[in-house]
Amino acid sequence: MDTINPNLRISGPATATIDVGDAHSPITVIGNDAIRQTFDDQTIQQAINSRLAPGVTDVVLNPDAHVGYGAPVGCVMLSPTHVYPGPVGVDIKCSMSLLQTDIPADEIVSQTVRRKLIQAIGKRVPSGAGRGQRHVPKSRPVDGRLGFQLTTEGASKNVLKKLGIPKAWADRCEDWHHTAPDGSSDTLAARLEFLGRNRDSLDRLESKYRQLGSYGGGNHFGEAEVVRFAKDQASREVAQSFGLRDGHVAFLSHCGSRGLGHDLAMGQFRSLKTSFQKQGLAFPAGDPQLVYADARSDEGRLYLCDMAMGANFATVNHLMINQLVLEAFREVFPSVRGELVYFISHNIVRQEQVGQQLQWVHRKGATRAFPARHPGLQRTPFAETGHPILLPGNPRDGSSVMVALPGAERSAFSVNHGAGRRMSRTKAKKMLDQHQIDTELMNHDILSNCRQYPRDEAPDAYKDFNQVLASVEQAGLATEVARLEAKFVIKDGAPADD
DNA sequence: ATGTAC
Repeated sequence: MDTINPNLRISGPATATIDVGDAHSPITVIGNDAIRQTFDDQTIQQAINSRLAPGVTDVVLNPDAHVGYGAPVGCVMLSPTHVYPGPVGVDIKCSMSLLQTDIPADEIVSQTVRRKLIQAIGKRVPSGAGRGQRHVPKSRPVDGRLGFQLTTEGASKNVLKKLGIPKAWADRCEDWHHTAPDGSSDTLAARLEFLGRNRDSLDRLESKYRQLGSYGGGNHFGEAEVVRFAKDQASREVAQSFGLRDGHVAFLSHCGSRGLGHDLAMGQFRSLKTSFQKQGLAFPAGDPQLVYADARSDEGRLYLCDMAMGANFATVNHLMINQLVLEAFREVFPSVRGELVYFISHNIVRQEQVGQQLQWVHRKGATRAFPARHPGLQRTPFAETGHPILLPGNPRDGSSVMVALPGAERSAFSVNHGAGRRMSRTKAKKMLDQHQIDTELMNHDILSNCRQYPRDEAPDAYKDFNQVLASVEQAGLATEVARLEAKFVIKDGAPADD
């Protein structure tokens, strides 16, 4: 038996199911033989707990799945009625973005040029827990008023204008803004005023606004890439239509809603947990991380308001980072042009039509994957092709841009969000050799802003990205249109001294 | 993920 779970049954190429009893449809598992070996008992147990939780009608486990908060990171949870804040997580709307420049790969062969770019980015975009605008000399200052506006409006024309971000980039966002469930930004404004009702809470909010345009710690990163189109003509045409440029430099970012999203999420976990205890309600599978609310209840709507505000901050944060990175490139290449290819989340709950039902689709470390002519893409630049799917792998093996196939319906129009952790951070720090990691990156000609690359973020701390991608393609969910080859990485870690 | 916690 090649799997630890006796109830796991192969149901197609790189696709399996886990039965959870006759009353429920089984869990869908995406992963080939190699990938199915990577799911540990706790991950499977979390998938089962999520599947059996109240109001949940479907769960998909993706190839990058590993243990998470309540539900596995790398899963999709569907409910027509309920929202689950835990699975959305503390980093509300953690996302990927890709900025395409017109710089040919040849121009960044020189390590000196790349060092200059790393420094120019470092002057504008801070990274690491707690870090914000005061930590860098060339940030874009955000006062309380603008912070309030962008948190309630998202990437509105006014917000983008005030921040010097091209307004066309809003069209390249999966969602350029998020509102309250009643469709209003004013409802969010009222909620945010309430959250900042006293001096202390207002100070705290304003300190979070000042993190706009920054990376966090952990797996957040920025990476300069060389774009390599796939070989087949159809994929090349899709890549071209996305605005990608073969053999040119692009910049990939992974970041979320920083301290603001964290505070909003934690606030919700706390109050929902208290409310469960007061009512004597049992947590699903006894796990407080699986607290939930009916989406139409007061509590559910309040959660969706706070999530929307975290998501708005995350959206503008990403766009700000991209503009600051473009300005950094301009310091080294004065005539550079850059355009946002796409911005897409992997930690969010959205209401979507799935089959016959309108569902709350919780993507926890999962990426939306709408193929060509999906109704959700009407009036977007991607209606006829499907939208770009941005998948970070690791610096050594590369990252990927994919596009969904009609088969994505079997995974609730979702794919993985990256490679997925193979080792815990503690295990990686213990097991992986610092010198080996740094030497390997050097041998691949990959530079970094860190003197020592964080061991718990090393390529070998993650699953085999090629097997993850192979699983997605074998299952018929999506196909690769371009590979991204890392040339330098910006991460939170010991800074290089030169 | 997060100036690490009810």
